[in-house]
Amino acid sequence: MTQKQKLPLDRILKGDCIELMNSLPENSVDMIFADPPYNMQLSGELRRPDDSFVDAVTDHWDQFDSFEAYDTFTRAWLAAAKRVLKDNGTLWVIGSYHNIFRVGASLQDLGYWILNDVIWRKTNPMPNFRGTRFTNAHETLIWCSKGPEARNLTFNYDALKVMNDDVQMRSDWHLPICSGGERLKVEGEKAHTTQKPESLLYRILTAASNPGDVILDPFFGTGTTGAVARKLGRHFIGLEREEKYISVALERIRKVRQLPADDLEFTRSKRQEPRIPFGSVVERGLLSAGQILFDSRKRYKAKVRADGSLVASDVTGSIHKVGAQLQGASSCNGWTFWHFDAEGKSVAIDVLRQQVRAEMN
Amino acid sequence: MTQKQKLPLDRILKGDCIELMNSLPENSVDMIFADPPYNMQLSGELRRPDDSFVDAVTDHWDQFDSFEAYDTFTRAWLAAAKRVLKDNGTLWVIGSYHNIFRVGASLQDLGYWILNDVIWRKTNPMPNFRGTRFTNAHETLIWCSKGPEARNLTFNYDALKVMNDDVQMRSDWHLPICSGGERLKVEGEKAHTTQKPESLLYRILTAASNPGDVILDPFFGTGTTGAVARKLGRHFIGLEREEKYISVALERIRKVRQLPADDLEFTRSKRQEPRIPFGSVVERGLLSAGQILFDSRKRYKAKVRADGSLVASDVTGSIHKVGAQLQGASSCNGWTFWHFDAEGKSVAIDVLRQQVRAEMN
DNA sequence: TCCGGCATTGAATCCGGGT
DNA sequence: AACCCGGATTCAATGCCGG
Repeated sequence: MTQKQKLPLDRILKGDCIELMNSLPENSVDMIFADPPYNMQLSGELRRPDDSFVDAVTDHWDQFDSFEAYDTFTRAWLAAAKRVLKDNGTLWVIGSYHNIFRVGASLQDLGYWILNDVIWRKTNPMPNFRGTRFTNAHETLIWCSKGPEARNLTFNYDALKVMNDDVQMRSDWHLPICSGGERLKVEGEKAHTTQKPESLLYRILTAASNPGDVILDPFFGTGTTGAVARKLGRHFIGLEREEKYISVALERIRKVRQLPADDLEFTRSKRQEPRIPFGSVVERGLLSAGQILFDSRKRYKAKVRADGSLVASDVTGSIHKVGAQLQGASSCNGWTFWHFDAEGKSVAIDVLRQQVRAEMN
Repeated sequence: MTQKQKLPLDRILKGDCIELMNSLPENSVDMIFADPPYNMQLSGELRRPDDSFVDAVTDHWDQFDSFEAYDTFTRAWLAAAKRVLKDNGTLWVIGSYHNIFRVGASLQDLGYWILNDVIWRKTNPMPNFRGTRFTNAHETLIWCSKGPEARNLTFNYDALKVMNDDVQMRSDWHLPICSGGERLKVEGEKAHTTQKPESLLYRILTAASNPGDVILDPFFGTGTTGAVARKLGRHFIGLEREEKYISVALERIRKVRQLPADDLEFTRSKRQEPRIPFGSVVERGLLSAGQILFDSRKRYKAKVRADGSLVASDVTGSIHKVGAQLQGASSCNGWTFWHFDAEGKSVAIDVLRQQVRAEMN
């Protein structure tokens, strides 16, 4: 039984998220999305980690107490989340100015490493009715890894670039709030006060997870994370205390159909493709020893040797190293730098690599 | 000698900002803008895809040994800032994800009250050259008062609305970075690695200060705050440790001309306009006692009394209170709720208030 | 004088696998 | 753990130069 099979995949667990996370195996989930309580000032109430109420705030000490209580709660769930997250996994947290600064500082204190803060710009925020502030038109997300040394994080850079008209995706996202038919209702009332739009989760899961990955949401609510995960062919684990949210979420997710596998395919990065040594191009006879290569502007040239190294005037080495040295650059991608003559046309040797890759499939 | 006259207006003080702030009189400045070190933690060098070198911020003043050291520094200057700030003054801090969460949490711990977080969306940010993150395309500003009880804060709501094509100004601002002719140079090199654009300060000062106000900047650098303050007819006090920045700032500000007073007149927020009691409308004869007022749909009516109160069936009180009680609402803006008959047409009494205001100028 | 092309630059926590 | 090395990776604005 693999680690993944031990997980309660695609289920909602009822209870306290800290206890539930501690009951899951460590280093087991690929990504966490968390939409924790935003804090007291708005709701007028704050619960301690043991679920007791903090008394009304009437003086400075009480106020300090309540921030402290919120911090204690925050650090507890962040620590539990770090334990269940894989070493190459990432965590997303969303919040507003009421709580996000405390969450961010706690993250850093616990050793998490911030990768980006992302701004969700609302296309249709609620105006400031009294004209005393700027329209509160955004919320903040923090995206982080388990530490500065974490490697092999999932970030589908090229998929997002394509989504964004072939320009690198920025840290500010312009998306509508959850309303209309998407907004879940129970007897005419909204089922959850802070339901997030599916478009937001769609972008997060596309960016930072792959099909088949396990996504944990410790504040599951009415299950936006689960619905989008299912649609995108990811597994989810939802943690939620309130039965009323769980029942709505179950019903909601039941209706979701996973997109056809074909449609789940996305633009992969070159980094993920198998490495082809230049030597194998020579080995297979796609280029022969003695052949002359040159750069696109024909300023430099070099000769191919039998072992797949190049020789230029006074330099010898790999296609990359020779390219770099000739240009006086610190590095060089030899595959795109060097060209050969094919029926009068200058062609980058990268096409030969693609040929080898094609033969390997 | 007034408190304001005791201040070193329109000057730059050289030295440690905490000591200097402690030497200023308490409750004396109207607004503070702070651009503290971000405590960026860089490792190694970064090159663009074209192999050119990225000249990053490696200044000694941005280096701290630990988060704890940074927090200690942050709390110290925030506490000193709170002392010199007037009780109705506000503080702005700018930062990136490296430091802003720590700053925000410290602010809250010290009793500051966050009014908004504002996102500066850069039109032309530096891209992520390695394709490993989202473009870091924004910075975060926190705007806060000295506490939740602070009153009479300066917020020029209508000026910003006009600036924003008559739509309420949002919490996300789209502005270019400082470049081109605006970027200060010394012998061809940038004078300061983190010079902020004047447009950013322009908007901040327009929003949260008035002509004649005193603006303190404890991390003055090359003086963007001072230059914009002077242009907009505000006073500045700059604190700066490094002589090399001070000399550049002095020269820069010397060249700035204040805008003509006429151009400084902006649409003043209604909130700040002199309050007009309904009684003065009666007093001036714009309405006379005994006159009948009604709401736009003529469901309710009330009679004006000599003292400016209204009488309805069984309610007596201000135009606001009577309007609210008749509707069974908790509040009501009497100025727009109540109408009178002017030559057969129904007109809101607010036009009378505007008439009074016009006469007062 | 204008236009097109090329170079420069900006608060950056910017790779991964193998030896 | 430190080093080595293959090879993947950029957007908007400004300014300079040549035609």
